[in-house]
Amino acid sequence: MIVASVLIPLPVPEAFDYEVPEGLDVARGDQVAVPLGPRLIRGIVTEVRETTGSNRKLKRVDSVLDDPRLPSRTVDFVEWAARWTLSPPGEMAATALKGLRAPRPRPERRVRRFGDRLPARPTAARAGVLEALGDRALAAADLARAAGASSGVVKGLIDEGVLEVIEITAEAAFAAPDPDHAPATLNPDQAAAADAMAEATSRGGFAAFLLDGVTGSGKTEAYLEAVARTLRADPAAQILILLPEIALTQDLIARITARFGTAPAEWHSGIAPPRRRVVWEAVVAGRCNIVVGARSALFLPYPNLKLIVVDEEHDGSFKQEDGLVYHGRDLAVARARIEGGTVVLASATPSLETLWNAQQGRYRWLKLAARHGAAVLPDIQLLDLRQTPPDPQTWLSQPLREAIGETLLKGEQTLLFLNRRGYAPVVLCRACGHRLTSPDTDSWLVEHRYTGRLVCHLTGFSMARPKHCPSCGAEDSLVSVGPGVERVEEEVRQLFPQARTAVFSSDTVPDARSARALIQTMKDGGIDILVATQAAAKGHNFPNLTLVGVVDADLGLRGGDLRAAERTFQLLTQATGRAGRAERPGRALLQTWTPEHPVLIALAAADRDGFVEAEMAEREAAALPPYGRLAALILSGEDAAAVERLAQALAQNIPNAERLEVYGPADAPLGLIRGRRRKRLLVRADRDVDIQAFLRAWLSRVKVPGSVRLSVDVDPYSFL
DNA sequence: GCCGTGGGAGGC
DNA sequence: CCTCCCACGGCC
Repeated sequence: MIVASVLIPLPVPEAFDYEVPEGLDVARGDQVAVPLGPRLIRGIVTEVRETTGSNRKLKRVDSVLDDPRLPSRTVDFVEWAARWTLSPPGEMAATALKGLRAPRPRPERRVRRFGDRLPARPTAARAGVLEALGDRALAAADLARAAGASSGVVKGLIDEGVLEVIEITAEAAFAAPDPDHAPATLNPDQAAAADAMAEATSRGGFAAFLLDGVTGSGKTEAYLEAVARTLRADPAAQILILLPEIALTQDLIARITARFGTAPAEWHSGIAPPRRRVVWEAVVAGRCNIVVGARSALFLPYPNLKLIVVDEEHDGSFKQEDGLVYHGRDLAVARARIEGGTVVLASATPSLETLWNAQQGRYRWLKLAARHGAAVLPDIQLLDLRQTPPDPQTWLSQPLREAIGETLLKGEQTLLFLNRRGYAPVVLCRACGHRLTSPDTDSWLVEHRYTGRLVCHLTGFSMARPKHCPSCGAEDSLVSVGPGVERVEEEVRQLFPQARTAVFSSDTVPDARSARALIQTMKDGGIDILVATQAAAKGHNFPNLTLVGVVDADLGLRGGDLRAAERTFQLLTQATGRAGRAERPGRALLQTWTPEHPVLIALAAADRDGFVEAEMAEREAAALPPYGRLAALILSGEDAAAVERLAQALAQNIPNAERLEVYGPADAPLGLIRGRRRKRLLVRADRDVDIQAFLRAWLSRVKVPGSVRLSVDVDPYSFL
């Protein structure tokens, strides 16, 4: 009997076995319809084997679906990713099929000349239409517009058989990129880096690189050159470029289009489903060479993936927290290993994990030291707020205000950086001291003046600002405490009423299109002072920006989570790196109450090595990543007693393990979200401990009731 | 994800 | 004593 193992898009821990009926041709990667209970369901075949029988009565595979077979290595990757993250493999497999669900887009209709037929009644309008068309094929509406005629004229020509309607299928839309279209001139560092990367892709086999260079050192040109050489050596090669945020994709797509003469495929949550289907089918058929996307693009079924670039690899957005929990950068390295391909991690401020791998020699370390063009790193100064505190209820100190004024006078731009959305992070009652919180959630309500509402950033709950304190009933007693970007902008407008100001945060810039528009306005000089959250800290080049003010450089250093110092260093380096990228030198002013903090001292000295050395020593002393590994179990549920029981059961059933400790259970830092009680257990292990095997053994010892959700986070980033 | 089952509570 | 509802676990 022939048996097929089939992954099913359900939270079950393993593939299900089915008998393959006589005469049905089934192979690994095939998409099949299989019976599950009373219905038929789509599955992916992982294995086909000959057996003498089974101790279980197997159902039979219904049919092989008329959808493309997944490449075997894509199935390898899905299975590996499921084991690594302790996720149900069928759910991982389902992410590799996203894009197949949608209907195919309707083919685009265009008109063109039908042979050399001429109109029976040649009017001026008709002649104009034929003239405008030439021998091209255009959409009827575009043609009418181009000819300045009404669409009726075009229709008349179609009816008469002078023009014919043809259908352009979307499959034709992926033109082959031309590696020689518009090569960039590289400096010696870039050329050496491109050589090393291209040599690895053409030799084949797994290779990993850290492409390490300050903002503006030309990382993108270097890796695009490696892409070009990879394509020259193998025109069928596929290349994936991962970005942390979809707001960054347009810029890169424009550069790739300019470099290779054709646009790459784009893949992220903002792409309409019919388009996704087109991209998915082009990728699996090998008709699409370059994909630019967010982390989910890792799960596309590439048959010939030669190179993966993870740009801004340090960025926390690569970690997916909801649904399947995985880190896009780590999975990119794994995918490259499985594909026998090359992975390039690019950053101006690499993560400590990646730096450690480079120091150990696991990744080859490509350094781009020389800065492209005349730009220089900004001059960074700490402003000690103990010496020059801002006035009460204001947030900009005298030296920062003066610097903004000077920058305005010179006709140059300022970026004020504060990683806090809204107007004020806390609202409290002057009469009774009550702080307004979100219902059933341990989170302060944030005041937003633009919308006039109090908003919970965790659950999305919002309410109008009440007139009476909800706790003591006092009238008009609520005060806004602390600054958000809206409040800083208000202060800036009072100080510089003539300046053009704008706020860049996820509230004012809700989607990629408005982000592009605001960034373009900034680039064009239409904004003098931009007040921004971290949304603007990444990857944009503002040529006339010469001053970056960090309103609260201490913000990320509080709260004691593992990566707080690292994140602050990265964020501030990225933010200050915005200043002075073109000919004009920039400067950065950081307001702080703790100018003696090692992170800020290293930052002011632009001393990345000093920071890394200090932080690595701390991590090593505590045996924390990258010197050890972490995993978190988060239990949550509305039934607090059930959550507590499961937490106790877990605590009492910890398997014996060497060089591994379990901490907790403790209330998670946000112990209550939307009425769900949350508990956390944290596992720390030495690097060589198989933490996944430990977790599997542990979880098999307890029964998780349906009322409690248990989520496993291997290598956690957020400690909320 | 969906469906069947089984236990508990409440109705007659 | 019966029925309805919801929670849980199996589905190959």
